[in-house]
Amino acid sequence: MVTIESSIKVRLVKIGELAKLTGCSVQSIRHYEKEKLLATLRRSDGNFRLYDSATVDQLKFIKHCRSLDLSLAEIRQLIALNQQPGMGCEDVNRMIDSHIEQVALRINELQDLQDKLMALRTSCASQSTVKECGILQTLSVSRK
Amino acid sequence: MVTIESSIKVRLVKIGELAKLTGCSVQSIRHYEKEKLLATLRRSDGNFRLYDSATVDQLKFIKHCRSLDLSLAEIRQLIALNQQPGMGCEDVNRMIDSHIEQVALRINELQDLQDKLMALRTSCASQSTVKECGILQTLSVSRK
DNA sequence: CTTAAACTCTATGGTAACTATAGAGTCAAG
DNA sequence: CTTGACTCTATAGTTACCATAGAGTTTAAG
Repeated sequence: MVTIESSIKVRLVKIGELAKLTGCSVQSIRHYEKEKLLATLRRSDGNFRLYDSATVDQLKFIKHCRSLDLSLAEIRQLIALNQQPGMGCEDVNRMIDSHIEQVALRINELQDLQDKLMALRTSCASQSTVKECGILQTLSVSRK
Repeated sequence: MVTIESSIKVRLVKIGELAKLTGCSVQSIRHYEKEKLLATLRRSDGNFRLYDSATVDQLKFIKHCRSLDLSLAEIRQLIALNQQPGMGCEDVNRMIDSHIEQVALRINELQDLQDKLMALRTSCASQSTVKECGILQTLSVSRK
């Protein structure tokens, strides 16, 4: 009897190449492993991490999620859900919806902030001295 | 000869009252002190921090700056500038301008993110299973 | 075969602006 | 004089990494 592992030759890469293939840094990969988002398939005799092509895809998935600013905790959840193919995916939808909401909130906050900063900026003419600076004066007055 | 300090009675408050007066947390105040943004006027016999009303104003200034998301380093700079009343205030203007730019950049980033999240969200109908979930499928495909 | 460069390993400290906690001391009222 | 509220310092935790040290591994060249 021959095991799949011994009969099929799989190309394994070290962490540096995995990093290049995915555009992640080596440290990120080790960090994802520590955070249980990514498993190391096996180690070389010298204890180097070795990965197969499935791992490359998993890491790309993680990277895609990160580019959408999903937290590592959320990504961990998505990976877990992904392993329950038969279940409903309402949880996935809920997560994304809530994320959209968070981002919308943050955009609004920043927009308010932007308005305040612009108003503040108009309070000082460039040629002024620190003593007369409208910005510093405004900042010294507490807001209602 | 009588010093000003001994002849005029100043109302001094402890850190808890300073916190109430300004809406800052006690820990924040201690943190600002460690970061050299705020000095403690003096200590009680029992080593409690004591503050006067000028400190209340300084802390309000800091709080106002923080509400505009200025970093502690930037605030430290503003405080230093404030102590050079005769100098031009171009540096103040520059700082605020650069801050406005940063915020604008961040808003744009978040807006892009929002668009991507919305697109992602439409890829899954709520009644689907994990296996068929368009969101998970989309996330599994690396972006161009 | 040996050596040197390039790579990898683990462990640790740093980032920003705090929050939360522990364990000890101080103060004010009853 | 005791109890509760307050304060003190020091330390760990938050998030997603990056940077570094010091040691070991691999590989290509000589």
